[in-house]
Amino acid sequence: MHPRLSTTSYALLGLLVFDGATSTAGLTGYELKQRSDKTLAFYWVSPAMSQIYTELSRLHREELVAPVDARQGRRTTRRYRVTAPGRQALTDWLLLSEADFPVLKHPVALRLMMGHLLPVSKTREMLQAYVDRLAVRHTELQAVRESLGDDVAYRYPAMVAEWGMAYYDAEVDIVAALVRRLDDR
Amino acid sequence: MHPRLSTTSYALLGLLVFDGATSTAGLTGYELKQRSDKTLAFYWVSPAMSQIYTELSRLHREELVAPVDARQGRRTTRRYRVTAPGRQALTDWLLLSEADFPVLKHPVALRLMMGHLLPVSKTREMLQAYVDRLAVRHTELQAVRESLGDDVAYRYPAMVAEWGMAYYDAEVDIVAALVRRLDDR
DNA sequence: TGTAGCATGTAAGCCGTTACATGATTGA
DNA sequence: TCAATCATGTAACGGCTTACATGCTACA
Repeated sequence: MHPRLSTTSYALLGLLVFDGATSTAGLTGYELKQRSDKTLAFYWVSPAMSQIYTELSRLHREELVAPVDARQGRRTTRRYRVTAPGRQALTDWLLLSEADFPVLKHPVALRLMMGHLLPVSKTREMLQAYVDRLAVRHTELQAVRESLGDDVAYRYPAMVAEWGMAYYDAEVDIVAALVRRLDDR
Repeated sequence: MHPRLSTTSYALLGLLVFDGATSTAGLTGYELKQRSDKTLAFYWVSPAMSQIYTELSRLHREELVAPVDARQGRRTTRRYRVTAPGRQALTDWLLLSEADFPVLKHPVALRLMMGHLLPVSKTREMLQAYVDRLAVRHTELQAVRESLGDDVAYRYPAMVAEWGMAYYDAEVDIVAALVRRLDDR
């Protein structure tokens, strides 16, 4: 069988499956990067362009995706579609392996842990800046959610987007409470 | 100045600073791993043992920590303490650099996105398993929180632990709502 | 006496990033 | 015509993991 792929590889494969459902001619590496910026970035990682191309080459080598080259004027673009074995490999992965517990890399929490090294004002500023960025992210995610509409085809991505928004809301509440605690003493 | 360290390096330095506050003779790599399993694991990453030793060597090379070798019977252990420059380097990092936005690697959300490839029952099981693991984590974190007590020296780590618990609570609520949505239709 | 835990490291290798390199197309 | 965006890759390297290697100590 396939030499086990990285989770990021499966994630990209997943994005390509969605594209197949909408029956276009596939995605270029560039387009795949744009999709992952709008989806994977919120609950996984959005790989660098160079990584996207590397993964696409690997998936092609494993015959899980098929490239279609097209000439558009003077330029040649390469669009990838998921193959039947690719779709199967993804389904097998979902079915036969367990989801790991999430890993959170939270520099704000990490720095808060060392709050005793700084004046309280600096810590408060950091938390406030984080709340501001959460608001920005929330807006971005809301735009993604709205772009998905109520189409059943995007039922699951819509759920994930709403999960993300609810998470951002919860973070804002929690951090607001922390700021209040920082102040009263 | 110091060639910029990784965030993980600063995180470990931070743990050693706490140890300094309680005026022991420092920590061994092994002990540092235990501490990071109980703290960093919840909002950063708990590095592998081998990585701990590598970071400790680096921090020593940069003279941000100082080792003290001790003979305990036939065995020689090496305990590390933060140096004054080490403490300063950590403070400078906190003061002079911005906290990045958190990165969440959430395999459950990732897999949920691809829910259309699986029977709903499988997705429900995955979410339920996640809720169960959240409860376990919550219990672990609660134990950590209680071990910190109300000592002002641990005020900030206590806040971080409570943040973590509140986050787990929020996740449970959100996922429970998702499961209900999965069911009614 | 044997096993779990304490303790310290090296080697190989994966995953991913940044930097570099190149060029076409669109639209102001 | 110039800048932004589309488009595709390679090279160097950092950070981290797993596997390997070694040995002491406490205690059941």
